[in-house]
Amino acid sequence: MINKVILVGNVGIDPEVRAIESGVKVARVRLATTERIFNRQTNESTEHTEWHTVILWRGLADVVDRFVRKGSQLYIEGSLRTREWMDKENQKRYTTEIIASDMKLLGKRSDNPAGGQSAGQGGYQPQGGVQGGYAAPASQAGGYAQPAAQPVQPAAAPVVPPAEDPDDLPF
Amino acid sequence: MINKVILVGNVGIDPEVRAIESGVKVARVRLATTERIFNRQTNESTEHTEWHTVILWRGLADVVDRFVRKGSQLYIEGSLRTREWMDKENQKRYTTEIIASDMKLLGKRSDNPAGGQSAGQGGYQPQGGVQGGYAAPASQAGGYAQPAAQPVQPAAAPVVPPAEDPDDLPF
Amino acid sequence: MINKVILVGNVGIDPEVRAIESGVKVARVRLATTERIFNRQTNESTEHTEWHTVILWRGLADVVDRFVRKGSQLYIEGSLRTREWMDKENQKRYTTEIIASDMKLLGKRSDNPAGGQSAGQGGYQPQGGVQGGYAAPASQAGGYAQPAAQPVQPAAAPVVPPAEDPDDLPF
Amino acid sequence: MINKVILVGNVGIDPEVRAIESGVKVARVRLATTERIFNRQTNESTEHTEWHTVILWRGLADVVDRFVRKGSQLYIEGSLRTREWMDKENQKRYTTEIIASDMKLLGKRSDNPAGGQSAGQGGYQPQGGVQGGYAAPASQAGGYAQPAAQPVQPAAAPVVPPAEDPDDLPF
DNA sequence: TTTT
DNA sequence: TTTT
Repeated sequence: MINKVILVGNVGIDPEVRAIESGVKVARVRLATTERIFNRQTNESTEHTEWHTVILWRGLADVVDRFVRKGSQLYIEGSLRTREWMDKENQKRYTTEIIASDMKLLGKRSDNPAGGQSAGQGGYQPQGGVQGGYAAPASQAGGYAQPAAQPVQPAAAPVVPPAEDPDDLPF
Repeated sequence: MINKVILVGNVGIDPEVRAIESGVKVARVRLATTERIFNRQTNESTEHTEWHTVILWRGLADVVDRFVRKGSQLYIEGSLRTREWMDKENQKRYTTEIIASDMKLLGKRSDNPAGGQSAGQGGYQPQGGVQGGYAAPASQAGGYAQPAAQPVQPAAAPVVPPAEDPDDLPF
Repeated sequence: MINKVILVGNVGIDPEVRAIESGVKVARVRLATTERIFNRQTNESTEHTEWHTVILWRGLADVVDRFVRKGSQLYIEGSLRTREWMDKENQKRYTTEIIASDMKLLGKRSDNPAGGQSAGQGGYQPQGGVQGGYAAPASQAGGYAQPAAQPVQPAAAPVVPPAEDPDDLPF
Repeated sequence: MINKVILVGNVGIDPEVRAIESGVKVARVRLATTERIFNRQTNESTEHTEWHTVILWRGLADVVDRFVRKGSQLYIEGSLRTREWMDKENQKRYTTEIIASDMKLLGKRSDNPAGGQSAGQGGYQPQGGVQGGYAAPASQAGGYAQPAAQPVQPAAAPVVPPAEDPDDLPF
């Protein structure tokens, strides 16, 4: 019914961005979330790093392609999906991934490893996340063919756009 | 950048559902979230109930209209919005509301006060939430004119629909 | 940095509840989240069910033991953890689980399969979730030895208890 | 039952940090969340900024005091609370605030306005959030009297610390 | 494999 | 009142 994941962490390695046959773009990001764990018994503090595999489609994959690099700090919202696959010994294996529905680049523009070279071409927009989903027109999703020349697409529709003036509720 | 609210609670009074001039439907729901607070000093347990005003547009308002009543248990996802208005003394006042982007009816079908009478007319679908937003075709949003005769619309697009087969990632 | 999962779904099979050598209780719950997916191209609606493995420790495991059964509807909050293990062929395998930090029983008391028989013994408390973590006194966590005779423990500390009167902020 | 807010945004003005009579520290932060709204009808993109008032107690207030300034980018998790108060005309007014249960400083160390001067004194720890609640020993919460000389306290207990080895589940 |  |  509800299957929601929220992550804030750092990218461990430069993302992989590909296109499937239909031309739709997809990205794979390895994200680390590190937490400090304080053991009350021993009064010691240890650290645990959890590694997540995040899959991003279409517009989100495009933003990954342009702006996300090893070290980038990201906010990710998505859902869990466990895929079944066959290994070389023909045995069933399972992999759990996060399918992203929203992504934001965190920190200042200058923090971003990819921020520099794309200036003046649409540029870096850490505040302008792009939401995935069918809402995005196909023309935006297929933008992988002309990567940096076009401006960054406007973000997808807001969460719940009021039909008219939000300050004009009939209550 | 991220403005997200998640609530699970009970509806305090039958919702108000209206349409604005354009015909777009909007609902207002008062939702209670009760938490048990345990005071470690006194070893006493008290209860606090927080009341939230949730605004739901279009398809979500329609589901409220059909299935939500006083006592309904709901999952709400949305964002905070503080509106400014003028009181009778012409003084600025502020009201904070949650603009819903997703809603789910919780519990069993038989729990729902409105579940009974609408059976056979499209019916109760506690598992099928409807997401708000521009993604919903206008024809669905304007469904308030012919309320119960049409089937419950299929839920809005999933969070991030892969372009093709989710099990056929190029990685 | 942030590793958060929120699930609302139904339990697929009666939970397993065990104790490890130290006597600490732990539960394993299989939870289904079903979503309706609407394909805009084909105008068809399909359904996808995702299965999650949720691990609950101490007080939460105790509540699972008493009140959660196949069919129960739950709210779960937790974090992702991927464990490494060796299969029979001595090959590395990975399993991703959700370590719960909060759980709530949803729906009405009468919805709950375990609600009936435990009445008068501490009883069902769908509104009183128990939060995990070291915050819970050991005496509560170890309560598995005297299961149903003691009352349900008061919920763990609230999220952020103000030191004094919440209505007496110095701002 | 569940009353949860998640925010990522920028601080609009230097926080106010006070102590109440008991000596407990409390902070008030004004946080902006800006979203880009794309109007599909007009094909125009506008921006909306929502301002939130976040209240942080004890250890979290202490971290605010040391590291948060106008411009800081923050992750906030908390719950909604609407307070009632009397204005000068003795009329009831309502104010909705977010009571924080977790906070993280986002971006790189060097992004943080307060990062510079406190180096070598316990210093900036953007990765080490501090969670609120009674779980924090009073000695940490009352640290406002000796502000910068003591090291930043270790973060509060992790979400759900397994009793023993997380890799030694009995399932 | 990131970050502090 | 922030940020882009």
